[in-house]
Amino acid sequence: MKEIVKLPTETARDYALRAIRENIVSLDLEPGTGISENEIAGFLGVSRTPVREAIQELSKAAVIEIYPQRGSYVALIDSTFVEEARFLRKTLDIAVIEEACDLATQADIDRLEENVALQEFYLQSQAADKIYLLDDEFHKLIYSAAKKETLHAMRSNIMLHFDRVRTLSMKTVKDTKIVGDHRQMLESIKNKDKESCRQLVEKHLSRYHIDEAEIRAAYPQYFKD
Amino acid sequence: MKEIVKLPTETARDYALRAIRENIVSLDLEPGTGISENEIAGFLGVSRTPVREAIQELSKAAVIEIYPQRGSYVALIDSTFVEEARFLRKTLDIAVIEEACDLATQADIDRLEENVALQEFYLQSQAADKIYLLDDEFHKLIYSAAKKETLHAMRSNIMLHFDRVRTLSMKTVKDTKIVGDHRQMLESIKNKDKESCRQLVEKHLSRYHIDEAEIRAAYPQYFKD
DNA sequence: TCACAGAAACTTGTATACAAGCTATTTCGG
DNA sequence: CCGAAATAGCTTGTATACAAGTTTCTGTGA
Repeated sequence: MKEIVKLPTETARDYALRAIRENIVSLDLEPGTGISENEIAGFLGVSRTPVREAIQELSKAAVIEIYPQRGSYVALIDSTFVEEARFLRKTLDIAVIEEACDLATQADIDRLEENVALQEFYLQSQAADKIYLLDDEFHKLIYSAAKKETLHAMRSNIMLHFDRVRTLSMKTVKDTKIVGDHRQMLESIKNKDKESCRQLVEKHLSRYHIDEAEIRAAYPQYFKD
Repeated sequence: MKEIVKLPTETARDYALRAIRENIVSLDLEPGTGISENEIAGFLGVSRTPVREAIQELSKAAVIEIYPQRGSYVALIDSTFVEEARFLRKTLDIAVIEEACDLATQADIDRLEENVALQEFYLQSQAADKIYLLDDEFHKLIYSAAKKETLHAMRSNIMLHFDRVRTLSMKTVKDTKIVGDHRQMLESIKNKDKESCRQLVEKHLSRYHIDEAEIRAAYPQYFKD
């Protein structure tokens, strides 16, 4: 488990949640790893209570499995959840981006422009981690433009399963085309071209649909079944 | 707050979550009500810890608002959230029922048949509360047939906002047509008729789209803005 | 060496004590 | 009588103690 610095403003509970979550997505906490509330509490420098609350929440998202009186484990990557995440994106992302075509204000467009410009900048700098964060932010901005912030928060949880696969795929394949996808999506939103948006989202998703068998072969111990 | 009996199998945490949730949906805990962890813990006969964890989770779904060191309140009904819930249903429910057309097994069909039969039975008995539960179960069975159980769990949380409006609308309007809708949906699934499914879900949703202004006029103190 | 019993060391679940902060009342001074 | 400051009583946030149960190790006996 890698160290995450605690922000001065956040509560111990939010800190624990953020730290554990990032470690799971980055695979520093490997799938299948046993985790202990006491151990993590000691590592983060807080008590068991906030750590426990964070673990409870992540167990709701099914990325942590709790066996009472026996132990808790980082869930193995389950193709079922990954597929459900992909299904959600395929339906909800499309519906939301179409809504954004109707509702996006100039301020929304400006924020998206700035985000994509930064992505294009960091693409040249080879700063993959920066692009990763900007990617998340990009999709969040679209949900925000469509006035669907709550749905985005909901989406985030199940996306954890998808994000772990994304981390693995980035270790093997470096896909620079996603920034281009984002640029095209932004242009389509500006043109209020819903059909183009729909096609772009589907193409965008297909990029992550890398041969799962390949990743599974490289990291079999991370997968369920 | 009405009393909910604790099941012998469930943990104190699950009991607290279920009890508070049901009280919020039934409006026995009225929107805007101040709630205290200590008070609820005493009422339920458990300690603050499990009650606190339950409240934390409900605050994630935005049906409880927590103001640190000041107090927690049952959130007022916010049209924004209700609309997002409706939007989610309109997109996700349709996509899932179409998937169910392809994937439903005979066992899935049988379970749906039994459920709808019970709805039709209780419709004659005027047992609105039974139908309410069967309604939830019906939609859950469809998600199950489509192998999208995780998405259903996710859907449940944001549906809390929708469910409170449903409770209010049932106090004013008695809508017996929903059972007929369910019967038609089931037949369309059996016929694998996706287009019919889509139309039925949209019609089904429009039934709940009762003049919100009417409900708001009857219970203005429950609404935000 | 092997089998089994028992204790010790873990796990999570729950209860309680304490800390920090906000609110409202109460009390004292003018 | 009015106002301001102190205070008591609430809130949630966090830490810790205890309970119940599982696993693992250890020692003892055959």
